Amino acid sequence: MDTDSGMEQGRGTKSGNSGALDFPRPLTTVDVVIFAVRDDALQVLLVQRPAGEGEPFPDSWALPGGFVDIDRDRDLEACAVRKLREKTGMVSPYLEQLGSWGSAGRDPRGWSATHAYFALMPDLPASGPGAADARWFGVGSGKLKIRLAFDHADILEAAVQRLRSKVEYTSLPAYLMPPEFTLPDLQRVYEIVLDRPLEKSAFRTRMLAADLIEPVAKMRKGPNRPAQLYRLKKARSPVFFARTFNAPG
Amino acid sequence: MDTDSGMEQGRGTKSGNSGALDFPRPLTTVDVVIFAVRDDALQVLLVQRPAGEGEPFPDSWALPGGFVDIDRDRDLEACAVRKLREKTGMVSPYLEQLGSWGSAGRDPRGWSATHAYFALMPDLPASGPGAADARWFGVGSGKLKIRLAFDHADILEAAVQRLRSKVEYTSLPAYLMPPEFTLPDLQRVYEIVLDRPLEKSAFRTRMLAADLIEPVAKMRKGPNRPAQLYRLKKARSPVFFARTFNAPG
DNA sequence: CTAAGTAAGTTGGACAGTACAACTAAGTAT
DNA sequence: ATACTTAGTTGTACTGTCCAACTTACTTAG
Repeated sequence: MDTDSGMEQGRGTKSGNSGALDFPRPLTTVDVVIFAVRDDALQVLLVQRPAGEGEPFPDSWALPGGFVDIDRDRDLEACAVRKLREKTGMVSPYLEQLGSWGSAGRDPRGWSATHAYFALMPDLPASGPGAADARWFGVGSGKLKIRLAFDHADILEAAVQRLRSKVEYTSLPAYLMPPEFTLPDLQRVYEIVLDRPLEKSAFRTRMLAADLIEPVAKMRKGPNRPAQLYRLKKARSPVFFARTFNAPG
Repeated sequence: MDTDSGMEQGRGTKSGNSGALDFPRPLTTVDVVIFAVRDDALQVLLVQRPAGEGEPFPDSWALPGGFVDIDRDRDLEACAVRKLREKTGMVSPYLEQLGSWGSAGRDPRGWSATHAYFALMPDLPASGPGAADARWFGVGSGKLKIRLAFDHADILEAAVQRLRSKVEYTSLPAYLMPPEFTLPDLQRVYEIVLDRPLEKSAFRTRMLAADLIEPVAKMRKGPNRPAQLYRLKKARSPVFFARTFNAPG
């Protein structure tokens, strides 16, 4: 009990009425895990770290991110949006805070804490990496092949886990879809993220009952029976279902 | 694209091979939302801020927390555990990261980011506030009556929401229970947190099927039929149920 | 000693939504 | 025309909740 919050959060010892804030501060960064479903697989956008002298993890791949700029970033989310736009040139239809990782050893430059976000992007033709040093990597059932900088492998693993877990009982994958899509398209995305087949009829019943999507007056043509096209109803936040998919079987 | 992560995360401009880390850093704190069910209500532990000169929000009530101490705290969770022990004298059976809040304006002393945790504590007789400046406050259906320091009202609201939401489909309330408890006790805690009655038989079926608790060879005596006492099976992490309670009806 | 009262715990039917599987529908390719 | 493929529907079995009535085990009042 030698340090209560009052003492720690600043007692005037030097600068009189402005509090003692002259102790060492951790480094503060924001990182973004950007997911998309591309080529029938869940993929994540990574950037290659610079090779400059004194750079930690030179040439390694890392999550897009960087230091909070207290002059430009109003808040953490604004900082995440900035990183996102810098790497993809778009604003994501879904951005959620994932958590924070902070410790003495995660960055060789000193005690640092990162605020991690995760974003879902549709697979638009135009949504290739907006930056030269960025690339999409598949995150299959297992881990990523390459070794990531910092503790970014942990962060990515947590993001995948969170995504999978939420997909079990929410409509999150809707944000991975292009503006118009069919129900089989949507089911396929669910199956890719969950890495598991789903029942067609239960899936359709649930999605249509969720009041989340609406049909557009068009069909997707193909080499077989055309499929109804749908779009997301506007301004819908994710829907939570009362059950998970595929209960014990 | 004038700042990619490489440039931001430190380009050597002054100190050669150690990177340019001499830009202003946000303040970094950790706050803990500590919940318990006491007196038939969900309560949260708050501490009163000191009244010293230059102190932000003097005398206001706030979540227990404070600056990360880069010498004492190995990582963020260790820092949260430290705050928790300082205020309650105990280690909590459940501690989960809630999220982070960071912005230019949340602390008058400058750009600051806090890492918020939430903890669940059993209502033990010995678990009164371990610090003189700490007190339990009820968080009923509505908001807290008092005004909290910083953006702690937002954080508390997020914590209550997260707790309620998780209680719908997990065994989290088990961590709010004393070492031995009855099924009606457990159901009562669920009902207090959810602020809604639950079905007795469905509740029992689900809890017993979850393989989460085990009976002890004792009964709770009372003015009527005695109830079987149970305890948590050891080393059980929270169980996720395939459905929420009380589906549409 | 019995009757009333209360809370613990059980039982069984109605219902909702999924699992599973077979079916129909609508297009293309041969 | 016929085979093939995918979209979409239908119907039965099953699981677990919802709801309500019931039994059990104890205390207290008369």
